[in-house]
Parts: sequence; structure tokens; C-alpha cells
Amino acid sequence: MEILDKAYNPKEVEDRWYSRWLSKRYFYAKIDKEKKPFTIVIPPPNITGSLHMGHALNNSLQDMLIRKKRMEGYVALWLPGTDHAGIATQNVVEKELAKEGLTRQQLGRENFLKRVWEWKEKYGDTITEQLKKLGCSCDWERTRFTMDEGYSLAVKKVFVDLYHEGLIYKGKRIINWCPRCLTALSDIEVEHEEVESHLWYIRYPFKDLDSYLVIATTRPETLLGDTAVAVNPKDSRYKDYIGRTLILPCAYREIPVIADDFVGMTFGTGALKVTPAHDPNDFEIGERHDLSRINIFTPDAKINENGGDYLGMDRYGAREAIIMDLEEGGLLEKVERHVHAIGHCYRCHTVIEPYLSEQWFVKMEPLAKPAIEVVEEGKIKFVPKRWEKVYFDWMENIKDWCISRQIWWGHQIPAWYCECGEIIVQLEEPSSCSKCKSHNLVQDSDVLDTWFSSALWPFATLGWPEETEDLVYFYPTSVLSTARDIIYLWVARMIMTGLKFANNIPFHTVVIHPTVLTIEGKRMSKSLGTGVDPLDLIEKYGTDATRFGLLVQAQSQDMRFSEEKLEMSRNFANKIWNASRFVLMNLKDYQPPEKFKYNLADLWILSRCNHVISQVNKAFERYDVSEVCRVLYDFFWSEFCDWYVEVSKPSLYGEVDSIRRQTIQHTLIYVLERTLSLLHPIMPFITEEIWQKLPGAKESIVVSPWPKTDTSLINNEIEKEMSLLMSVTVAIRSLRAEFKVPPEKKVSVVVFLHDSGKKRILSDNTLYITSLANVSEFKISLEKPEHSAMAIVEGVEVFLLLAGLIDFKKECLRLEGEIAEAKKELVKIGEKLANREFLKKAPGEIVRKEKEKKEVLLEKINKLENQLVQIKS
RNA sequence: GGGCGAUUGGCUCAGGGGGAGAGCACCUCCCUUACAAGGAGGGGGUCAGAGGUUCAAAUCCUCUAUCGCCCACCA
Repeated sequence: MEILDKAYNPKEVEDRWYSRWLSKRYFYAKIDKEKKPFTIVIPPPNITGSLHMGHALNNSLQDMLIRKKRMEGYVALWLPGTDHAGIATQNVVEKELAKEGLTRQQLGRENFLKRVWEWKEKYGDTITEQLKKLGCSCDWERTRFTMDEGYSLAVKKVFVDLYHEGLIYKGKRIINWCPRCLTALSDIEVEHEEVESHLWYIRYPFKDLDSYLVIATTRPETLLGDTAVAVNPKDSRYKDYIGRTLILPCAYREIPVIADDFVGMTFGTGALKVTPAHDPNDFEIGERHDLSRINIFTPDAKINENGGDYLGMDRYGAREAIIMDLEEGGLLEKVERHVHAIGHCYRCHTVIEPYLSEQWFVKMEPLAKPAIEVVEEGKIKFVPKRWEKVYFDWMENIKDWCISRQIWWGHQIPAWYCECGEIIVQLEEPSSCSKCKSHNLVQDSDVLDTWFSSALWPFATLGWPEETEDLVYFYPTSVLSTARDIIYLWVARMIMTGLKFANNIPFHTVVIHPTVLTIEGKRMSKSLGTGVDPLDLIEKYGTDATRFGLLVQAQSQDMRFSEEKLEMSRNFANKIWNASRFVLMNLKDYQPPEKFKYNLADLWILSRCNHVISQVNKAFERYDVSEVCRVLYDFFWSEFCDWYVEVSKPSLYGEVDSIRRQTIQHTLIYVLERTLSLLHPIMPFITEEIWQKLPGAKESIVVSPWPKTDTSLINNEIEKEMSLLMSVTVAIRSLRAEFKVPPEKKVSVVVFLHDSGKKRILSDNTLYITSLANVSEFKISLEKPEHSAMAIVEGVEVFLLLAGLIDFKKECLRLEGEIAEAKKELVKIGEKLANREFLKKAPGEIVRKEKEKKEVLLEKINKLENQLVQIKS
């Protein structure tokens, strides 16, 4: 039997096992129709990404689930891969080009894309390599990328099918435009943030009257694009002005006063400037009143030729200039402070410009409907359940999805325009126009929203649209685990496309894990420097400790993470290591026993162990990974190590009876082996390393069977008996400490009790108490000894014979304190039992328990008082 | 403006109708041959506040306060 080093050294162990597992192909999910599949598709990280705490948590969680199922005998597939991340990746490569003084426009589309692919080949696997460091048991042979050939075909097919079904259309609308990324964004890619700004009150003079109308706006610069001022038709203040003409300040255009229900009468002045090309509401008002739409911005948000004198200014410069001009012209009535939310690009945080342009959209309502139903019907469950409401709220108010992006990196839209005006949408490039036969066709230059392609992830990765073996066997997948901020962006859309194109739900459970925050409760962010790098943690504490530390905190609330919290986990890993070391050190002569001779403690730990197996399995069913961690931590440390290992020592060191010895050895192995298996999904490396050294170890813990509860070993009677011994032991230790008995000094103990059952337990297991509490003589007596300190546990009076060591004054005080405390409790219980309503309405079980408590307390007080009298005499 | 979540010992968090818990920190003792990344013992909380339901509330309901998150076209 090989003995372990004194302290656990994770680094040495981790690389060795991971490459071993790979070479054995344990993570490869081989289709076996006799077995059930269990599938998780990884939320594909961006190729630009590197592992952050959120990834570390989410992937530890997925690995935990997949490893457990693998051990349970499922064909467990964890399908990995990456996302091409259109805007993000394009930005990164453009930045690189900028260092060389180049722009993508200078390079041209084709060369630029070549550069991006080169970049991808070089850096795109960074994050998947990091996942290996985390111990993730992904099936790397099935790794996918959202721009793989097959995957791209799936994307095109979905687009083409939706188009021909009328669910994708092209339209001119106000969309969210990022003036820095120079592309449209969908509504959910815009992050709203409250900012302190102003409300400017501006006078718009009437053409034919010597007066003016005052409008209030947060964006004075857009007045250059105004084509009307609108008031509410019910607003008596303005009734007479409807239909009159105003002179637009700074632009000197004539615009009408119109009436529209949209306008609120209480905000501002009740008069609204209408800029159809730069505000979604104004756009709609414009449609109703047939107003012209004047675009005043260039794509990078500078004033264009429609802005007259302000041509070339950027939007903020133009604002200042216009305010100044208004002020000079006496047209600025007043300025108020005003807080409002404005949208920012989720990629570069530039302020979004509502911008009129022609884009492709997906009609969402028909897709959303069945996706709502499957969640309502419980076919897909969210964990925690409260996220279902979040999902419903969004789905029930869903808006059409703008899917075209004016960037180059991504899936180019499979639409071709003919000079005759015909639009051809199909998978392959057409050789000629289907209408006029012209060969002069140009493909739409836009690419699709990255989320359009990731929406297909659960089935496109399995080979769809081909009816592949993988697709048939592994789809629908089982669990999806992700962060809550992509419930709309990703989860909802996967459900919609899965139902539509793979004819089934994409997964039956959506686990929404908590967000990892800093210890101050702030979001972790690289740019703010508040992030923690999980690889640093792995380096410092080991992968297993890092995983345990994250998972034990993964409860239903967000977690405030700090590095110190990993110390607990590292210590736990070390504890596992050393307890195993102890076991292995005492196994040198081990032979699997043919006969057993169990003691109370053996039966106790076997019972506890099986309780724990069942608790762990239940917690897994609820996806309560934190509970799994806690149950195992508590059991291993506070029961197995603190009690069973300690109890086993005297027998292992001194016992001559070889059957007893073998029984203890067997029990140690039984418990350790099972605990390691239960811990393996959380802490894969240390458990494998130790497991391999246990007698009878087979191939690998990775593919070893998951523990099943053996109910025949669960014995509540035994657990109660053991707890009596533990209580007596603690009582003796406590008295020793109270009276400062040196640890090495052996003491004599006398216990006094009447209960014959308890007497038997104590006399049968004296060795536990004498060894655990350093007792030389342990007597069950019918006489109370003098000159001793006393404690009462479970009705047993425990006397520590301390002639000469006892400070009687102190002991009196202590006893009086205990009496007082017991009496306080007695009063409370007394009141309860005096309450007739309680006796009448509370369940009999509760009443009985309270009465029993009262008896125990009375007895205890009586005993304590007797002792007090005796000591004083 | 709407919704969701949180409020439990100094800190970070469990618990979720009938005995207030853990880890860290703190105090005392111990380098005992698995482990000082450890062991033994101990102190510390009227469970944010106010009402209500109940025989019984940290736990369920209502309201309030504070913090956080999400959604939203009031310019």
C-alpha cells in the first residue's frame, strides 16, 4: 500500500490525471441504445473570451452534473464548442489592424475575413484549453464552432425556411444603431442606464402668430430632423393651435402642429417635437400623420448634409452649438435637471442612436407561442422556478427581432439582389435571377446576429439538418446551465428554434446559476479591475478546491466571492487527503474479511454514510449543488474524521482480534470509497488520486459506479446510541477544559444513571469514551462521588473526579448558571403547557415532546440543585 | 413607472411554522505518531421594522425602510 505525501499537492496530480482520462476516452460519449443518454450542450464561450468566474462556476456546475450521470451509467455527453461572436471578434481584430495602421475597409472584406480566421486559429481555443484546466469532462471529439461548415449550413437553412414561411422579412424601421460598431443591434443588445441629464424647454415660433409653442426635449440636437410638433387632441391648452404652422428654430423649416393621442399632457409642456427618423415613437406618429422622415446623422453619429449649418459636428457638439444658438436667439425658455435612461451598446458601451434603416427582422410572435406553452406545461422547467416568470414576461411581450448586422464576421445573409429588383433567398448562390435571368446578382452584404446562430446550438451541434445518429440519440438534450443575463438573448431563442426546426424542446431543464459578484456586491469586471481570475485561484488553491469553493456557494442568490473563501475548500481538500492517508497507513495488512465483527461506531458510520448518499442524491435531483457540497463537507469532516476515525484509532493501534481489525479496515474503506465517489463530480482530481490507491481499485473513479443507498444499513437506533456516547464524551471534554485539566492528564469519571438501556450502551462502549476524552477510569456507579464536577447529558450525570483540582466557588457559579438557564427554559415550556389552546390544537406528537422536555428539565434542575447542595456542604 | 430578489452572530451565507446554524474572524488550551491547511473547549444573534394569520412565526400574509438586479417609448 502506497502512502500519500503529508500534504496534498494539486498541481502534480491534476495534469497527470486529465491527460490520462483523455487518452482513455472516458469523455467520449459512445452511442449505446441499451443505455439512456444524458446531454448537456455547453454555452459556447466567445472565441475572444478567457475564463472568468462566471465560466468557472457554470462549467464546474455542468461538469458536476455530467460526471455524476456518467457514473450512474448514462451515456453522458457534454458537448463543447465556441461561438464566433461577430461584433466582439471583429472589434478585436480591427484593433489589431489598427496597430498596423490599417482599417478593415482598406483590407477589403475577403482579406479581412482571412485575418479573422487566422486570429481564430491562433487564439480561438484559449478558453477551451482553460476549461481543461478546470477539469471539464467535455467530449472534445465533438467540439463545434458556430461557423463550422455544417453549422453554417444549418444557419442558412433556418434563415431560408423562415423567409419562405414569411417569418423573416426586410423592412425600414427605427433600429438601435451603434455609431462605433457601425451596425444595427437588436433591442436586447441595448443596455439601458440611468443618466443625469437635462430637459431643455425650447420655443418654436408660429409662422403667422407673434407667439410660440414651448416643447421639452432631452435631445435638442434632433430638432434638425423635426417634421412636426404634436399635442394631445384633448389638451385644451393647445386646441386652437392644431393645424397651425411653426418655424423650426435653427433649421428654419416650416412644420405643422398636429394632434396625436400618444402625447402625454402632464410631461413637459404637453407639446412634443416629432422626429420620425430618430425616435421610435416619433416614427410611429410620423406614419400616422404621413410626415416625412429627415435623417440628420451619418452612421457615425455626425450631422449630415440635412443639418445645414451644423454639418460635420458630432451629436454632442451639435447639441452644445444648438443650445447656444437657441439661447442667443432667445428661444431657450428654461433648462431642468432630468434623469432618464439611455441605451448603450452591449459590446462597446457607446450610446445607441435610434436610426432609420432597412434591416432584416424575424417575426417573433408565432415562434414565441409554442415556446411559452412548453414552459407552461412543465415540459421545460427553470431552476429556480422564479425565472419562468421572467421568461413569460418577455415572451408575452415579444417584439420582432432585428437580425441583420452591418459587419463582416459572421454568417452572410443568403439573399441575393438582382438588378431587376428581385430578391432571391436560398441556400446556394443563384447563377441567375429567377425572374429576369440576369447574372448580375449581388449578395446582401450584412451578416446575421450572432445570437441567430447560437439559437440553433442544441441541434445544429448534433448535425441538424441531417438526421444524424447523434441528433436522433442525444436530442432533446437534458439540462442547460447558464447565467440569467442570457435568458432572452439565448435560452428563449433556443426554445423557439428547437421547437420549430428540431420538432422538440431543446432541453427539459434550465438551470440558472447565481452571478459571481465581488465581496462588495459589485459585478466582476475586467475593465473595472474587480475581476478575479479563476486560473490564478486554480494555481494557488488547486482545481478541486476552486470548484468546491464555487459550488458550495452556488445557491439561489448571487454570490459575493472573495479569495479567502477558498481557504475553507483548500483545507477541506487537505482534510480529505490526510484522512485518506490515515486510512491507507492502516491498511498495510488488509485482507478483505470473510467474517465481520461490527461495533456500535462501525454500524453508526455505515448508517450515517448511507443517509448521506440518499441526501446527496436528493439534493442532486433539485440541482441544489451547494447542498451536495455541504452535506459531504459536514459528513466527511464532522462525522467521519472527527468521530469515526478517532474511535477507530485505539482498535487499529492496539486490537489483537484480527476480525475486529479487518472489520474496521473494511468500514474505513467502505465509507472512504463512497465518499470519494460522491465527491468526485465536485473534486475530480483528488478523488481519483486517492481512489486509485484503495484496495481493489479498478479502472478509474470517472467510470466507477455511483453509490446507491443501502437502506439495510440505515439504523436510527444505532445513530441515537452513538449520539449518547458522543454527548458524554463532549461533556467530559468540556468539564476538563472548564477546570483546566491538562490535556495529557488522565481523569477518572463516574456516571450515574438509572436507564438500563443507556447503561448497556455506556458499558459496552467504554473504550470510546476513555480514548476520546483521555479517561483512565470510567465507572458506572450507583453512588454519586464527592469532590467532583458534574454535567448532565441526556439524563446521565457525568462526574469528573477532580479532588484538588476543583475550584468549588467556580463550580458553584457554574452550576447556578446552568440552573438559571434551565429554569428560564422551564418557564417557557410551562407557559406553553398551561395554554389550553395549545393542548387542544397542537398535534399530539408536539404536546408529548413538550411534556417530555419539561420532565427532562425538572429532573435536570433537581440534579443540579442536589449537586450544588452537596458541593457547598 | 412595473417586476423580482435580499435583509439571520463582526464578515460571507445556510435554514423556511413547534429546540437559532456553518465557514471565516474572536477567546482559552494543545506542534498527541492522518492533518497546525490541524485538534479540544468557548463567547457572540429579541432572524430589518410595524401590523396580521396561527395554539405556535426567523419561517406564511400585508405594509414600510434599505440594498441589489431586471424590464419599460413619457419626449
